[in-house]
Amino acid sequence: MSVITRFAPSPTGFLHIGGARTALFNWLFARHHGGQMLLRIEDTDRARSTEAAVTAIHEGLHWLGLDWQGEPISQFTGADRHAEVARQLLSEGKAYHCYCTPEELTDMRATAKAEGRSMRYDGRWRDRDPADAPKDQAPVIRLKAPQSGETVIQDLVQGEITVQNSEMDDMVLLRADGTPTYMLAVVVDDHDMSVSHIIRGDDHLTNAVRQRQIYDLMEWEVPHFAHIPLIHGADGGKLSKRHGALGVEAYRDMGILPAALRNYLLRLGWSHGDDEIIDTDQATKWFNLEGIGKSPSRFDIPKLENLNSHYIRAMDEAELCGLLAEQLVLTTGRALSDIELARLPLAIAALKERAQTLVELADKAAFLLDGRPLAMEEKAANLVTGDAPGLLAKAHACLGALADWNHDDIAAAVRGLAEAEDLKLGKLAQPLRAALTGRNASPGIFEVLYFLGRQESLDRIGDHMK
RNA sequence: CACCCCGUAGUCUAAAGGUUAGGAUGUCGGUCUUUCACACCGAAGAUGCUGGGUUCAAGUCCCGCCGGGGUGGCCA
Repeated sequence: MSVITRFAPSPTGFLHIGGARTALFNWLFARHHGGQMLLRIEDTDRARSTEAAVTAIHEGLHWLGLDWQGEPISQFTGADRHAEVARQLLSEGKAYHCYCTPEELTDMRATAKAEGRSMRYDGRWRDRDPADAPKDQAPVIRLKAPQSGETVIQDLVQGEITVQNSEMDDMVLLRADGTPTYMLAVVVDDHDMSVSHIIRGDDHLTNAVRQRQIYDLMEWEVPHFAHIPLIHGADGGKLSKRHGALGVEAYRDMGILPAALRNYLLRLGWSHGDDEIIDTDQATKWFNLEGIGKSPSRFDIPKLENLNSHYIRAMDEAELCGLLAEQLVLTTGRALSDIELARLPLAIAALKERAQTLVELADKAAFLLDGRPLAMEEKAANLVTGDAPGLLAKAHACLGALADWNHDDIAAAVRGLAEAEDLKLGKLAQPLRAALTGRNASPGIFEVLYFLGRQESLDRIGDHMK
């Protein structure tokens, strides 16, 4: 049997970080087994579904590097098919019309709650004579669920889950307006799409038990379930706006690489012994449902950033330069000159060791852009006072005399000057660094001079000589 | 309130019922260096309960308690 998984988000916002992990697991599982992952948009709630959200989900998946087989399926367009199944159950006596009004149901719950009973539908229309049906009230169709015994699902992550049928009420299949509910639609679609493995958040765990009742009454084969634990916020509570970054695009904006986010999300809830750095090829080979833990996890940005720094360093340098250039355009709000662009490949090896995100990379690369006189950070400004201007003048002279502008000659000249002045290298390097970068921290000073080129270096030193 | 699920350092996790409970990240200290970073070395830090039971042996199995989460819609 071929493996078919599906990712089925509701289009009510961006691609949620938890949804992203669910998509990743479905994708990896399908690829591991040479199967396919389908995308189904659960848009049966017309009021809350938007086209913009569908686009955001596509873009989020695309950015994360996850793809799906075939065209995305709109659940809403299958409404007729869903209704057909509801009518079939009705004609077979496995479902029935219920004429309760919303107000009646609200009252029912209120009373039940007041009396300390659970707030379930009491089944008052289950066996009632159809002749009692009010003429002016459109009915819903409810499943005639078993009232005794128990319903069991074998979950590949959670194990065997058993719920007493007395704990469940007769769920609505078709609304009064003839549209299907989620419970009906998922079951029909998963069946019709031949989904073999349903991998989703464990907020659906109890739903799965109810869904099994529909599978059973339709006499359909029940797919394999794998309910994965949810991701919580840093405080252990439900992930919400309070925790900041909820959508994947927020991580893109933070300068996180898709490869790093995939690795982080993979390790959140899934493990393969002590392995931590697992690229996507390796993950595809290793991924299985057995490695998924049952306990919820918390999202931890520092660990994501650590992984991100790893992937930044491991990335092809030309590609990284491209991303750096994009990021610089974003932060400066202007295009880069050819001269500035040419400095990037020179400096990239030194810069990538120092950045955890692309945003940080761009920040550390800022000194490579033209813009004299340089804005001086406070600690840098303090480094070019006192003896510094005189020292910088000497540096300017000996660097200006260099026949060739290369790293070794620059190093020899600067070291030579420090020796001649009887100074430790740091005493000369720090004022130079401040003059050249406007900061007190940067890559090695010889490298900085080399990246900037002779003219720009001498000009910047000149700005602080006097 | 009912039902279902979960509980190993701050965080993510490893440990066929059997070494001194391992790794990662974070934190702190050190080495290196020209600053920062990288790298390397080192340290502190955990089985929710001074719970009950099974066993020669429990993080692991059973029960209780406590804590967290999910579900309980004509939302998905």
